Amino acid sequence: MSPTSANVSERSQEPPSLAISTVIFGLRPSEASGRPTLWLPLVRRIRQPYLGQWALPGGPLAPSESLQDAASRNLLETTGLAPRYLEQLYAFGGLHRSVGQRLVSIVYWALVQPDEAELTRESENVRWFRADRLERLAFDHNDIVEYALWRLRNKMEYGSIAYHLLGERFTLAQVREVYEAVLDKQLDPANFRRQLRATPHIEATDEYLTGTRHRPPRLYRYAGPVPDGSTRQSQAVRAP
Amino acid sequence: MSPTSANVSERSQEPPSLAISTVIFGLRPSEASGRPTLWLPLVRRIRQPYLGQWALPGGPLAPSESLQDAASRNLLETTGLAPRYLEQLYAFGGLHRSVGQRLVSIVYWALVQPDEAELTRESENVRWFRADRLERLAFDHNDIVEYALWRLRNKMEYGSIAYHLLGERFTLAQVREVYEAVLDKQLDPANFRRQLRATPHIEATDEYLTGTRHRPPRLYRYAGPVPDGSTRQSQAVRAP
DNA sequence: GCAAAAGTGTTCGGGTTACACCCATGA
DNA sequence: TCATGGGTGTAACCCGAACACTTTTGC
Repeated sequence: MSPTSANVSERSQEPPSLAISTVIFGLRPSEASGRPTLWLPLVRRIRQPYLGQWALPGGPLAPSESLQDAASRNLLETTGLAPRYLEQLYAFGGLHRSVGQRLVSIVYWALVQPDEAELTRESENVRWFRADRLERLAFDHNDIVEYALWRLRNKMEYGSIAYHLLGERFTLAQVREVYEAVLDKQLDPANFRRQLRATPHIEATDEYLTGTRHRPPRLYRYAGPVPDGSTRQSQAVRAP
Repeated sequence: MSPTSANVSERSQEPPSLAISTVIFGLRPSEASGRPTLWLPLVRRIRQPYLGQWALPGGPLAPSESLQDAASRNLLETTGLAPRYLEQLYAFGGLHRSVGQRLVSIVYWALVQPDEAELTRESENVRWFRADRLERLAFDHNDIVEYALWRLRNKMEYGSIAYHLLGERFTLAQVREVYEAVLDKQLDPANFRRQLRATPHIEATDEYLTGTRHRPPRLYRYAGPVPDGSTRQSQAVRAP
């Protein structure tokens, strides 16, 4: 008996079930241009509903863990990932986001650095996809990814967030490439570097990146805070 | 038998219960200065836990309603209020926010105009409180109100939001008073009015407010959008 | 030397801030 | 006429956009 065959009025009396999911963004070089682009890991559904379709990693909330802990644990179990940057995104609870059950999802979003992304346990059922070329996903997960992208872009126009997609050392041009990939627009290198140097928590190291066929750029380091479990502040509030 | 006497390991196996609550802000004149200040309606707990303490209006999520509908319905049932401005705030799910049960709350926040605020069914168990002088509330509701205040301030520094606290017609000085009350700082009247006039959706009417003992100020009208149920965008993203 | 990107200097213009000053009403 | 806020004008300042120019490497 498939879940959709359940009596509707009967089902509508059951309490809504609660799940925690996460949108994870990481950088990978585009196959075409080689420039960094946004990717995200998805897992294949191995049960109904949406059996066989790709979906955000997630799962139920265990009674003894916080929401953020549940997100972390589900992520680790399904993909092997343990992002340092993890924040709540939004709670989705529309009536028709799932078939056969009423489902409320509290969704988190995460950024992974290259060393973290390498920990992905890729398989037939776990794969990275380009964020801007997604097929049809399970549930309303296409909408959720779109919203997470909007949030990422919005937040990147402000704060100290791009570094959570880069490694420990980086050139200012690499940071600019991240901005250009995420915001999808060209930025003036000269002005961009001045702005970055003016922001706090960006420290110059005395190292340089060699091996390029031009003047070796200086390497920088991010020395700022990473949001912990209690960081609600970074959710913010700007008019559309 | 009180709820806290339940066996802990037994309780920890039950699924977390889900509730929807709302922080509602409205303006009332301060008793002392007469200037507008932020107030919010609270309801008294009439059952355990936290029996007798004041709490945010809220209740369970019915299986056949969306999250926002649940917020609206709970609000109407407990306080009589039906705010036009209603948005999701955050999902709170810490392990120890309630005693005797694991509770996850999806919290909304609302702004009411004076005509809406008048609909409050005040009683022994429903009352308005000054937002900046709250006593100890049930659950973690003090923290939630603080966060909602942070969001309100943050959002007000940006967008078209103050009008949702005022009536249909208002003077620019009234808008400035709202900003000053919420942000708790003085603003230059001359510059403030120029900024407002430059923002969209603010239309001058040909009416003037009379009865003051100085030059009659012009009345304005807000002609912009109000967030509907699907408005996720207004959640935004600015670094702390 | 040449190409290419790193890195610096300078100008321009729009927007915010500070503050002087005039206007229209009630009493 | 005076007090009080409404409303206008203006100069200083700040900051980002645009872009010319110098520097340092690989080839």
